Amino acid sequence: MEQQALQFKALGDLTRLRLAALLAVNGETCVCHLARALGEPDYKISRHLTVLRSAGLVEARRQGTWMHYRLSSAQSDFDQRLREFLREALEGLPVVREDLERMLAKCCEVK
Amino acid sequence: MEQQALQFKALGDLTRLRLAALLAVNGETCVCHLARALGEPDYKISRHLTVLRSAGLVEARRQGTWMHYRLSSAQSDFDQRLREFLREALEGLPVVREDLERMLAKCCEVK
DNA sequence: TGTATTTCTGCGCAATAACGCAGATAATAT
DNA sequence: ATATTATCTGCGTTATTGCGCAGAAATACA
Repeated sequence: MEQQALQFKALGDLTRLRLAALLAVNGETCVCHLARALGEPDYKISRHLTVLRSAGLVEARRQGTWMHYRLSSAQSDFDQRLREFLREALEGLPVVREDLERMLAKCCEVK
Repeated sequence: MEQQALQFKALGDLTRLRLAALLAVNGETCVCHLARALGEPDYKISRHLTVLRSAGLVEARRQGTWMHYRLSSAQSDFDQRLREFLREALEGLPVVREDLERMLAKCCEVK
């Protein structure tokens, strides 16, 4: 049960909860998009993603210079339920919708 | 969304998660039974229950010298889903079953 | 090689959290 | 009033956490 407490703890920070929500709703996303969505510096996002990864909630894939993060696949009944809960309970929250909008806007922006 | 992060944070501690699980599965329970179930001193249980209460997860009712705690009623869609998740995802965990057994055993013990 | 981009990390600081002990508070009964 | 049981709280200590800054890795490409 220590593992489950760790996962709750990892989600018990606003920045990390927003990140988890974005990944749950949007699927695999790279660090720079997450950073722009939240309006936070990349090193902060990176650190928080490390915490989520240590808790077994997300996993990463490198593609060139980019790191793409996604919710990791469920390893247990608890994991499965948690992922469903994250998607269903968080996608309607205003903050999440705003983060998502900000991310998509930046995505289609000409540099 | 700060509120939701607070709730995750409150559950992100093994002692508090065990308490929440007991309350989710067993319903209203007094502090001394919770303390015996977890094998922890009452002041520790009391402090952790205060944290759960600040996060809006539990509420208390006094009956004589006893304080009975229970999961508080859901105030939002998020709350509703969280309570379902707690009950369904935690009741099968070995630690929770052991805590529950220890609590029931003590309950029927002659002093 | 050198340069640009993305992502990560070492460090120090400030704030927070968990703990145990001892004592306080609340309700009940004698 | 005193005693008893249940619960909570103030305090000091130690451990953990989150942050920003600066710079380090890793990758791509001229």
